[in-house]
Amino acid sequence: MSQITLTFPDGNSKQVDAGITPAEVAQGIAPSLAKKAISATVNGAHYDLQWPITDDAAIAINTMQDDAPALELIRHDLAHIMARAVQAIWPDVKVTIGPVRDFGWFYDFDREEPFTPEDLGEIEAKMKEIINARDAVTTEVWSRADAIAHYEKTGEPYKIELINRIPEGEDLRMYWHGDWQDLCRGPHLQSTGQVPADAFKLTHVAGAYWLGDSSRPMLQRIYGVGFRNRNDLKAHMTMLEEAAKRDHRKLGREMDLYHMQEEAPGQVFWHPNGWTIYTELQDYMRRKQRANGYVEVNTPQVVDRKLWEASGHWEKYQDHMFIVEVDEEHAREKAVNALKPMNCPCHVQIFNQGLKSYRDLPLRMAEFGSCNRYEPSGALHGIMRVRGFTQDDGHIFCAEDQIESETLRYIEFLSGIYHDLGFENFKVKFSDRPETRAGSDEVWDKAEEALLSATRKAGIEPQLNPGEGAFYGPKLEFVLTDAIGRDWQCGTHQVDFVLPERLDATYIGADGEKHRPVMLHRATLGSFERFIGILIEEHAGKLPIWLAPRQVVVASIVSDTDDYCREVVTALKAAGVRAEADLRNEKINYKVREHSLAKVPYILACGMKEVEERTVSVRRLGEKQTFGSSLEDIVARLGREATPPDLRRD
RNA sequence: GCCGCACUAGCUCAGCUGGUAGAGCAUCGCAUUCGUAAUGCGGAGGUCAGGGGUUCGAAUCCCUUGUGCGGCACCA
Repeated sequence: MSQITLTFPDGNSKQVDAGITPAEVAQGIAPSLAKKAISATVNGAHYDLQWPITDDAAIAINTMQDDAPALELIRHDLAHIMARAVQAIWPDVKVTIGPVRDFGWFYDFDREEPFTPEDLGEIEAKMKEIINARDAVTTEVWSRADAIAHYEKTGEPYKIELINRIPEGEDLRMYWHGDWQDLCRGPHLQSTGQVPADAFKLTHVAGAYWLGDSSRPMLQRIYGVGFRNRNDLKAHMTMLEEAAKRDHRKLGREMDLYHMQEEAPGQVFWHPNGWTIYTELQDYMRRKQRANGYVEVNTPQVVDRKLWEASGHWEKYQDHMFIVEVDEEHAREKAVNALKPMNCPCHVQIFNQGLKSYRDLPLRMAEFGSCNRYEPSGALHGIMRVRGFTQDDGHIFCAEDQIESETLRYIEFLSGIYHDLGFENFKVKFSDRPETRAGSDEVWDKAEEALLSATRKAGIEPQLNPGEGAFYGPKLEFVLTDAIGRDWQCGTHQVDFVLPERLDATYIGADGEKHRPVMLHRATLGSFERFIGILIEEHAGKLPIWLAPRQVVVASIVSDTDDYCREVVTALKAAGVRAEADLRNEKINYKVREHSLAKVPYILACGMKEVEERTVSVRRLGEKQTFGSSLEDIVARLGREATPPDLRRD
């Protein structure tokens, strides 16, 4: 038998027979290690202890002390154990796939009856039984024919479909957890007994399409979370509870920002408090855009279908548009219009007015464009995914050789804004050409290269989102995360070669000939609705003072201070601060509690002492300690703090 | 749109196997003038999401519509 060389993490190496398994390697080092071992890392790949090693390799034996492999294996084995438990209780249930995900795993089943919360309890109990039985986990490579024959016999059509999708020539691996078997690429633990029996929980059931395809059957997906020990599980549950407190839907009600109601699903009724945030953000964006060389425009809400047909949206998105038909009795002719779902076709109309020169490019056109999209009912989510929204939209009309510099300029613009708004960490995803697309490969090459190069020049290495670009060009997505870790695309920057063509936009080049401009679609906040939702969750409602709808409450302690409180409010307002007096006949404790819960950044309490000294007692949100300040100082200080970041002088 | 679950006072929630609706907070009134997260007492407030059915009787059981929630699919 041939020999191979294994190199260990400490740098030592050893000659062994080819085909040795990590389990045997561990046994050779120490029987105690072999017992504790859960898997191996072989040349950087995660290896099952039972897989043979055939060539020279760097090897490390993993134990439960190694975070990443331990969690992956625990969750993966839990997925199998759960599927085994389900089939033990309901033998007719068909199994499909069950990958590791986030803090746990899920497994999709095909079963007539829905799983109930009680079922989850029963499954959990069965899983604990399986874990406590400490069954060995074993594996073998099977032939395709044997695997298909096996699943035909046991009646698992989904598994057969999976096998048929695995590329010819790739090994099919079968795993046994005791007497239950599943097709799986592994790796797995040595025994079900290595899974902590008290550190997992089945969290919820949900529908999911087979293979993620909405034309295929809807399966039942059970989600679970799993950890190395009970404390980690508890910490995770606590984290979820904390996150729920940051939910913008809960805070939106508590802070009286907005409401929604049945008659206008997916549309926001902004209350004075919420609208203050909105307009403050909009004013800020308007100043930033103006300073960055944009011209602002405004375009119609209701536009004839002819324009949408020309732009191509009618064909592709008609079902997602609000259609408005005007009756003949009220109009000269029957007209079919749509509420605009986006602003770009209208912006091209403005571009097309008059003859444009290459000297006009790049032309940066911005609009706070109100759009309506008939989003599928199941997609609606608070104010983050709505049917009526306003984008901080913009289109840059430029020449092809300006794409890169305009992209870089935009990324820097966006980064500055995200920084001002408290988002230091955001993901940048780069979506390249999809399978069905418009334009030549040569043009796509150039556009993708320009976006990537600009992103890297901005010091960002984007995550690749293969094939997810729009049909008309590649895009960059700027992604923020909500309270419970769900990603939301906010900013976007897309190259478009198609729309200028379809709507016949041209400019006269230096050569005196007509040329097609390229359009860059870009939005920084995305929509005000979604961005405000994210902002609330990011700050847990404690917005930066310049965005806080109610910035200061001046609270009287006794009614003899009322006049003084009014004077303080007047002084603050004159300094540009949103201040109000709370002169109600309530105890200061009551007022502090109420305004703290309402997330007001500053409470200024005034008793007779403050009146006599012309001071205030300052309490900042989230701090127990108060401090005294002269009236003059606090007005100057709060006036400064409440200034939007782009207007600050210090 | 699809699967599942939910909908009771402005808010948060009780209401067992069907017997005719309840609490706390908020609101309103009265008293209280008080030093940094809830002062006391009293009053008012509900077609139990809408519609239909079963039943002597429905918040409770069934059907249906709507909205919301958790996923999936979608996101120009």
